[in-house]
Amino acid sequence: MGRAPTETSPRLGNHAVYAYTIAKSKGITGMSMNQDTKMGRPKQSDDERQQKVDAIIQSAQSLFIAEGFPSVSMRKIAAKASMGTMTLYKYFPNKNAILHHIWAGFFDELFDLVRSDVEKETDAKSKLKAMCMTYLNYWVGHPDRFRIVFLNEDRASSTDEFFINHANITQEMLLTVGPMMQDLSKSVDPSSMMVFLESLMCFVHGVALNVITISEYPWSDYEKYIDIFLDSKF
Amino acid sequence: MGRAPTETSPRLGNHAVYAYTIAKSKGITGMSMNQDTKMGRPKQSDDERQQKVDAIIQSAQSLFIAEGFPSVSMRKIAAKASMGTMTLYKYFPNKNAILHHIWAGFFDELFDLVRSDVEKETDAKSKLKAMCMTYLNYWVGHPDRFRIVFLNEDRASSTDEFFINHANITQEMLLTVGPMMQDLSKSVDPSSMMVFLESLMCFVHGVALNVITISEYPWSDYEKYIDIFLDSKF
DNA sequence: GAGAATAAGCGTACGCGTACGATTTAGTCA
DNA sequence: TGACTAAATCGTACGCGTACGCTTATTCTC
Repeated sequence: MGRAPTETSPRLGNHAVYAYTIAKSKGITGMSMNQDTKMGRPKQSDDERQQKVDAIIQSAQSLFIAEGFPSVSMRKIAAKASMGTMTLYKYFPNKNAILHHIWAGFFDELFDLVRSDVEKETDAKSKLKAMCMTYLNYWVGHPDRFRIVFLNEDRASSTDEFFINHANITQEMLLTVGPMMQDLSKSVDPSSMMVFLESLMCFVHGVALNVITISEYPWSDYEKYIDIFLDSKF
Repeated sequence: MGRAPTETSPRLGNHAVYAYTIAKSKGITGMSMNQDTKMGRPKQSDDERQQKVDAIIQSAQSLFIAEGFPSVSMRKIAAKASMGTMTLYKYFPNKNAILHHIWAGFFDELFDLVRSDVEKETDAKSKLKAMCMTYLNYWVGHPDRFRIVFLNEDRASSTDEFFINHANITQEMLLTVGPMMQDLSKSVDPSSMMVFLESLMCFVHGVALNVITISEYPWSDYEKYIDIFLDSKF
């Protein structure tokens, strides 16, 4: 693969790549050149690359906003961005990598909701419950978005270079919630609180998953499920 | 749609359909005929239909076993069953309806494991924990299967006529687990135990979902999550 | 300039799920 | 028998994601 040499450190300059190129051409032509010169067409600058990346993301997002999710196809994104379809793959490893940028917006929206609802409560338990309810209401109210975000086969996400991914959002979420629980954190050590928050997060995602994807089953009001979970700790 | 009249009661005979046909031909031709005669090619018998259905499922399953999940495509199933691709759609509304029959096998396998592991334990809490661990180990050990079962867009599943679906399996699971908890059920009323089991199920699915799809995040050992949940009730 | 080298861009092709509508088949009726 | 009819079958076509490899652009060295 042509891109392989740059994948490990895309923002750290290309010395290693150039050195390799030079060594190779030395071996063939027997001539020497200094480290700053390189043969062939130079790579586009980070700015240039970023501009293209932004254009692609903007096209995807405007398509999503204007015509809904089903319209976000690689061919349509490319057409909107005035480039060949396969050019997208120069900048993103696959469709999911582009989608990440769309659903990052969902999380912004969601976290704003959560924060504002949580602020209305005073004690830790009420805050946690408010958080869970707002979070669940959002996903159950937007099941299509839940599917986009969580029910996507994105095995390749760990190999892409983009900074927004599930793990970061998980972390952001836990960090957002953590400070809400000062009164709790006084009595519990941080690491076991983290485990608690993680399990709470699993729980909330599980409720959403079940309610959304197993819609034929007569689930109880999910507030009851939350109460069961939270009553364990409070 | 041609199939619409039979969709509501596929196994209950076709009187309504025939009556409609007769009335229509009366109106046009002015002739009378008894209720048992019908024009045009007769529908295949339930047996004939079931034979085709079985052939399709067998093809899908043998493909899955022999070549793995990626080989289970409509074209390949049809080729294996020696019929045109679109003929499959006479018997199944979409690919997912065929897939249901494949992953029903996963649940058989899984429930056997769960039952045998649970039997080794004596008290309710140990049984529940064993169940959770076995269940989670299975899905985390077969993430591809988890994706097939839970991360499929099967909006149409509620319209298909097949008896195996998420809801049934959910119910089966709860009924399987219920009897394991005799000692608990003495002290708790059945309806709130159901709510507890449902929330436990959400929790377990959520752990699997998070661990499998958000694999970049450094999740703790999920045994800890289970302990947190179960410690609430015991 | 000519030519080599390399990055960027994209045309073509494959297999996918499935909508649509034409064709074939299997019966009854005159 | 042959016309009629409805069920069963499936050929064709569309848009999809994307693998592969060719074309084009931009820089170098000579």
